[in-house]
Formats: sequence, C-alpha cells, structure tokens
Amino acid sequence: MNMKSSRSLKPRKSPRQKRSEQMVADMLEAAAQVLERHGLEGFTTNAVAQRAGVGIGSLYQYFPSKAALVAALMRREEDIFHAAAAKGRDMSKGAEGLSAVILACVRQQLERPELARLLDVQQALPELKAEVSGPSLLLNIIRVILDRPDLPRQPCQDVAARDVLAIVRGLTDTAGEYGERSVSDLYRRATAAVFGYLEAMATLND
Amino acid sequence: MNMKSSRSLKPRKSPRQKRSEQMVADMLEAAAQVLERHGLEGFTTNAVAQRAGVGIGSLYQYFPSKAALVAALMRREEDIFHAAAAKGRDMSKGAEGLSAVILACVRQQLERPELARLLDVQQALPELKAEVSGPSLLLNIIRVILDRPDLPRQPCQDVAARDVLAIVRGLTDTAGEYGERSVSDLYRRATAAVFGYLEAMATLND
Amino acid sequence: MNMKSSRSLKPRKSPRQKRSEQMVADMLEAAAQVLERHGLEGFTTNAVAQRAGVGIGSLYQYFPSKAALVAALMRREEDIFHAAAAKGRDMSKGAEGLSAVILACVRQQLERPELARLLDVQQALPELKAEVSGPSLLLNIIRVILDRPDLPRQPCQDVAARDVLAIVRGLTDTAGEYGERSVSDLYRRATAAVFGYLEAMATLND
Amino acid sequence: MNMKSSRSLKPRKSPRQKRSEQMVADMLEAAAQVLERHGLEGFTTNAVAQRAGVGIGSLYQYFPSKAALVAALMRREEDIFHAAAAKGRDMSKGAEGLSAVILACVRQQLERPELARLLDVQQALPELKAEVSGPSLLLNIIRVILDRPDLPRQPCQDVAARDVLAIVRGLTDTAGEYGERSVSDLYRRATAAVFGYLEAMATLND
DNA sequence: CATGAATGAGTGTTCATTCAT
DNA sequence: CATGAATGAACACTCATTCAT
Repeated sequence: MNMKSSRSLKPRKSPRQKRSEQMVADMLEAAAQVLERHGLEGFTTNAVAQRAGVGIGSLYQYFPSKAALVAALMRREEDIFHAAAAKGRDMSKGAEGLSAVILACVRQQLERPELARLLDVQQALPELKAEVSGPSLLLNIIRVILDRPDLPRQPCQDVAARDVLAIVRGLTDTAGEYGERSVSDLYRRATAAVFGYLEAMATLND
Repeated sequence: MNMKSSRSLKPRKSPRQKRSEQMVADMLEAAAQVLERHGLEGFTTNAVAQRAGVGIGSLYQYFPSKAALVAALMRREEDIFHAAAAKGRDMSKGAEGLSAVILACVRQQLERPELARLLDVQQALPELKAEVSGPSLLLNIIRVILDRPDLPRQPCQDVAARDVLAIVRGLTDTAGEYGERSVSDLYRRATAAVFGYLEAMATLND
Repeated sequence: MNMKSSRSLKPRKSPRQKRSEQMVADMLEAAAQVLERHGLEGFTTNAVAQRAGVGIGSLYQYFPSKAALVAALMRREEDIFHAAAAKGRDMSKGAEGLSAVILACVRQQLERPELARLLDVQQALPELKAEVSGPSLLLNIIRVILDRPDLPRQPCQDVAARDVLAIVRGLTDTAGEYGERSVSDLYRRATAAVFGYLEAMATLND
Repeated sequence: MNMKSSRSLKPRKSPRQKRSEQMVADMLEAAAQVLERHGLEGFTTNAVAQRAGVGIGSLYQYFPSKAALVAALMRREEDIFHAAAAKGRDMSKGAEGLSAVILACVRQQLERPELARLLDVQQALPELKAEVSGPSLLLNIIRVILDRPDLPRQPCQDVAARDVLAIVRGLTDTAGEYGERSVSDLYRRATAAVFGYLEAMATLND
C-alpha cells in the first residue's frame, strides 16, 4: 500500500459522457471485487485494471492515485447507503426511521461483508481521513431521527448517534466475519442492541 | 505487507532462557509501538527490529515471518486481556462479571487505541485467521458469565456472547477513532448498550 | 524520454496549406515553451499538445514521434540562427562577419537560454544525431568567413571553424546557466575569446 | 528520469569498511559505464545494478535515490579532476599552472567523453543543482591561478575564471562529439583559446 | 546465536504512441 | 483530418526474507 501522497483524490474527469460513466463504474466494481476476493494484499492497481478489463493507464486517467480510487469506492458505497438511509429520515415515527436505517446497514453489510470491512479499515489511512465525507452523512441522518419525540431522549444526541452507528457496525462486521447470511436475524439483534442502548441511556440520565 | 504464506506462525524457539524471553518481549513491544506510531504503512520488519534495538536477523530467529510476529502480538494483547477478563468470570453475580469484562475491554482500548484497532484489522488476514486463537477465549468467558442466573436468558448463548463482544468492540473502536479518553464515560455507554441488548433480546423471545 | 527508434524524423506532411503551416508553427513554439518552462522532465508530448491547444493525435499527425518534434524544433532554431548568421557571411571584412555571427549566437542564447541549452543536450540523442543537419550550416558559414584575408590564417579551417563555434557555445551556455542577461557584455567576451584563439593559433603555426 | 524528489542526496552509509567502499566504487563505475554505453535513455537504476552485479536493493542501500547516485558519480569525477587540477595551483608560474589545469580537463574529457558530457547535462537538473559542489572547486583553483603576476590582468577575476572553464568545456565537449582522440592536439587549441582570451580581455580593458 | 548487507519480486505511476470515433 | 481515450512497457523504489560472517 504505497501511495504517493499530496494529490487530489477527486476523480480526474467528471464523467459526463455515458462511456466514461460506465468505465468509472466498471473500475469501481472491479476494485470492489478485487478487494473482496483477494483482500488488502492482492488489492493492487494493476489487478484492478486487469479485472476491469482495461489498461492500467486508463485507470490512472480516471483516478489520479490508488488512494483516489479507494476514496471513490468509499463514496460509492456511501451513496448506495445514504439513499437507503435517507428513506428512514423521511419517516414520521423515529422508531420506524431508525429501524429502516439499521436494516439498510445490515443489508449493505451482509451483501458484501468483506468489502464493507476492508473499506472501514482503509478509512483510517491518513490520505483518506479528510477526503471522504466519512460516515457524517449517515450520522446526520441518525441525529435527525433521534430527535423524533417517540424515541427516548438522549443525554447527548451527537454521542448517541455515533454510538448507534458504532454498535451496528460492530455487530455487522462481526457477523460478516462469522459468515452470517440471514438479514432478518442480524437485523433483529441489531435493533435490539440499538433500542436497548437508547432506552438504557435515557434511563441512566434520569 | 507481502508475507510469504504457508508457514508456521509459531515462534521459532520456546524461549526458555531469560535472555530470549526478554528479547521476545522487547520485539513485541517494539512491534506494538511501531504499529501505533507509524501505522500500517510504517509497520515494517526492519522498523520493528530497529526499534527493538536488535538486528533484523534476530527478529527472524524468533519469528519466522512478519505474520508470525503479528500473531504473537495479538496473542500478547489477548493475554493481557484475558487476565483482566478472567476476574469477571470468577464473580458470582453475572452483572458484575459482565461489567468487569466490559471495563477491561474499554480500558484496553483506550490505553492503546491505535494498536487495538490495527490489530483488529490484521486479524482478518488469511494467514492469521486460523492461527490466532481469536477472541474465543474471551468469548468463552462471556458465555460462562451469561449463564449466571441474574442475567436475562438469551435465545442463543453463543450468538449473544459474540454480539456482546461485537457491540463493545464497535463502541471502543469508534471511540478510539474519535479520540475519546474517558474510561468511565465510555464504560457507562458500553454497559448501557450491552445490558440494553441482553434485555431486549430476552424480551423479544418471550 | 522513451522514444521509439528507427522512424523517419521528417514531418509527416509538407505543410502546403496555410492552416497546416500555422499548426506546425504553433506546435513548435509550444514545444519550445514547455521545454523552457518545465524542463526535460516536464517535456511530454501531451504537455506540448495541450499548450499548443491541439489534440495529442494532431501532434502525431505532423510529427511521427517525439524525436521528430525535437528535431523540427532544432531545425527551427537553426533557421532563425542561420538567417542572422548569413548576414555575416555577406560582409566583406572577415572580422565584421565573424563578429556578426558571434553576436547572433549570443543573442540567440540570451534570449532563450534554457531552450538553447536543452536542445544542445538533446542533439546528442542517437535518434537525432544524424537527422538534424547539425551545426553544419553554421559551420560552413564560419568556414567561409575564416577565409577572408583580414583574418589570421588557420592551420586547419575546418577545425578552426568548429573550435570557434565550440568556444562561443561554451561561453553562452555557461552564461545562460549563471543567468547573465547582458548581450553586450557576453558579446565582448566571446569576441575576445574567438579572436584571441584565432590569433594564437595563427602564431602557433609560424 | 522520474526521480522522487525531496530526499537527501548523500550516500546512505559512509563506507567505512573495505567491503562497502568497494561496493560503492563498483556501483559508481557501473553507473558511469551504463551512462556511457547506453546514454541517458538506458541509464536506469536497474541497469546500473545489473552491470554492477548486485541486486537493485543493494544499490538503494547505498544511494537513497537515483539522483543521489548521479550526484555521487559527479563527485567522483570532480575529485579525480580536482586532484589533477590542484597540482596546477601549486605551480609558481601562472601560465604553467593554467596549462596544467587545461591539460587535466582535456585528458579527463578525452578519456570518457560521453560520461563527461552527460554529467554536464545532468548538472542542470533541479535536484542536483545545489547538492553538487559544482565546478566551484575548479573555479576556485582557476581564480587563484589567474592571480599570478605573469598572467594578464583581468577586469573581473570571477568572470574570467568562469569563462576560461566555459571555453575549455566548450572545446572539449565538441571534440568529444567529433570523436577526437589526440590529447596534445586538443590541448594546444584549448591553450590557444584560453590564453588568447586572457590577453584579449586584458587589452580590451586598457 | 546475533548480525545486517544483500536480494529481487512486486508496487504505484508515467508517458510515448495508437486508433476508433 | 482532428481528437483524446486507451494502452502497456518501463521506471524508480520498497520491504520481507535469507545467509555468510
């Protein structure tokens, strides 16, 4: 993982044309697959290019560096995620909204567990720290939902939101490692943990 | 991170003599420090040897590969951990025991957050997957504690134990990332999450 | 600087039409500017095309290779040069003629010092060695001038002509490196060196 | 010629031991030969290592970068040079001293013409500009010699010294390009040029 | 046994050149 | 013709590992 630093992580060309868009999408999917199948060790730019069926040079036309590729992949996953989670935000009942978000997390994780885990790891790399919006979008959504009146009042919304995410992430990551496949089962447990936490915290504060 | 695979990860020599024992300990601590201070990127065998004040050759005398070094480091952390957690197992009250384990986890994490996080990451490397006893020791302890009559009955003790650990891990890792320093605060939240989860799961099953 | 070898260095099309002529000129000037501003390191065909405001493909339509582009640029500089030097050849007095040539050299050098220096360097590339007419045109002019009766007789006109050029080149290149800007000053010194050499050589031979 | 920048150009280890010294010497000689035989194009770190009969890794143990290797090679040539030139400084007669220096230059150049020329070229690379002491040592020697009373007084010693070197460099480089082999012949001409210049400059100033 | 010089496969990245549009 | 996306050979450099001393 030797990436040249100090370089923009933005994709090189805004893919306006259909061709480019498709190419970028292909490369990202290839990156995702290489990461899943061969792990961090096998995750080389050349491998990604090969899997995408393009020359290594092409990859570098769209992503100025390996770090940029990883960042873009993270953004992609974020976006899928965010779309699902956003629905939760629009629900009037906080409990329903939160459940929807949790379900989205569980689904995402169980669909591509290795990918999710490895991206989580990468997020801590110095080059990526700032670049990627991080889970802040998701955090914001959760913060908003936690404000709904039907949910137990939390001592600190920020911390609560962060913890909710942390709990779900811990559960899903571990589930992924153990090869769990059942969405409904994991969903049930994650919900239990989150709501259990929220209630316990609310009680604690009285 | 290019490690030759298919190689035993056991230390090369059972360090019977005092000198050797000390050396191994020094190397492990050096590895821990390099990992903490310079991250995955800077975690090279040469750097570890240098920090330990020994030749690279010596390092390879005690650890047949980088993976073995990492494995040993994990075992070391495990052991520290296990010692603390074991006390929880010996308490009669399940709630107290579980709290003790949680406290140990939180302490461990907040003491050397980066180290814990990075080791977590490495745990998934194929070479290490099987080798390291994994969190199973800890898991066993938790399983035993969950059997105590004062704790809510769980549908499946194994899954519950795993989830408890996952929840704590998620919370502590995230806390580490956010630079949290307060043991008591994090401990309170982790306890809330775990007990909240256990109760919710017990209720769910009725 | 990875140029495919064994390829004609002649421009691909004799630019009969105005448009083409202009394009070739633009490209050459772009090449000159890139070379000056970004040095050998930044002198890439893509950079040249971009600066010229044309597609990289167009550049290759007019120059079959990077070497050909460099060769053409050399020829361009040669030509500018030659025009100035030719005036010297038409003067009746040898001393005046030679002075005119020297002045032309000095001017050329101080105007675009980096360009001149870098082209000098390239001249030695194997692909360019033969292709470029070389300084032979200039050499011829100097040979002719050295024949004028008012100049000291040289043991060997060919060598003398070559040396004269070498001396001027050495002085101007060095001056360029040191950032000299005064034409008159450098001109004075170059004249001194050249005439000093001619006289000394003539004396030597008596 | 893509060298990572911002890196010390000092050799990595001061070769105190015989082995290291020999190795460094071998690598430098290998670098010189590759540069001579294959030109700038073929001058790759791998080629140098291969010619030296060592692994590429070894090369990088002694030189932290390609630029450092080039710098060291320059210093080596400098030193050989300097030793020869220093003798000229110790002669009482300025004319003799200067002649000795010129002879040294000519010899050096005709011995390994390509090497000298290519190193001259590299000297202008940004990474090397400051690092290499440059011709300043030689310049200093010449400055000192020019002070001898038997040599014509110059308007500016600094400029004169620089010009003397420039003239010799111009002549020797060109001679190298034309494949000249006769030291005595080139020496005669270089002397003529230098002394001719000095006298002419002295006269000019009266 | 300790050492660290030596190794070289493997990494990220560049850039001259081609060719389908 | 003009274009620029695509290509891939080649490069500088790293680091896990070995082995002669």
